[in-house]
Amino acid sequence: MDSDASSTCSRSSSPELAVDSSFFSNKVFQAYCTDRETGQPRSEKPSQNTGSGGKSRARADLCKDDMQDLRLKVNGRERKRMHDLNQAMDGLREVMPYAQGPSVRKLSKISTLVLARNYILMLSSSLEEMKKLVGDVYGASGQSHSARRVLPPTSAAPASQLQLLSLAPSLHSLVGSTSQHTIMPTLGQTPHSPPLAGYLGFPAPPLPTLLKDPLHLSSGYRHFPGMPCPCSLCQPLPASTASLHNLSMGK
DNA sequence: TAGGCCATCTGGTCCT
DNA sequence: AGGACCAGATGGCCTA
Repeated sequence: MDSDASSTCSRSSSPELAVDSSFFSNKVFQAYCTDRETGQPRSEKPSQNTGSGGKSRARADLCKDDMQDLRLKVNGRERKRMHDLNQAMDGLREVMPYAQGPSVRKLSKISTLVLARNYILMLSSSLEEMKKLVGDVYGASGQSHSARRVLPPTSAAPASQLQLLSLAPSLHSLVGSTSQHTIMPTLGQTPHSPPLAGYLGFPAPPLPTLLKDPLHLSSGYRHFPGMPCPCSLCQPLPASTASLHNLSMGK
């Protein structure tokens, strides 16, 4: 699916749930029916059932039509389950800091999961650093009873926002600001790009390393300025985010 | 053409 | 007993 070139999902990950003719034309199903007709085992793999009166035995008592109906029901449920899983995966992709759009290849499932994991780790790390910085700010201004003396208001923005803006450079340096991927939020975003950290008032953190992990992900991703890419060309790991790499998935 | 990714079917297992 | 979950098998589509 993600390998589609003409579109992001010429083969939808969540096709319409329907037991249509495609199922009945399916070779597996045809083989299934054939085997039922001949009474031969459909697979070389012997049944693990010990004949202790389980479902298999009950199914053996069913007539062919009942068996077929049951199989259709089970297949439909499994299909729906997988579609729900794919929907959840799509929902995860939507919130990931990765270029999205009709001309961008969809992240594979494994890439989505790896990216999500590392993204969470990066956010957690950023949050911790932010807490430290906030603590430092309030700690330094403790004698003056107000952070406003440290951060004189220069606009109508709330004090909290001003403090956030003042912390932005530090936060940004935490995640690395020298990457070629760094760009002002209004410059490099595609119409379908998800919001990055631009809403915080500082350049979006480079996130190409979010997918840095022992897995070798396939290349062929489209490159967008300012957008992270899981391909091998976009894997330089800023020293400030090296800790994330150290937390990579252990397999 | 090989490899990656995916959807689907299927049987087994576990849970309610 | 029925449904959810899981993993293996299979085949299709796409890209390098």
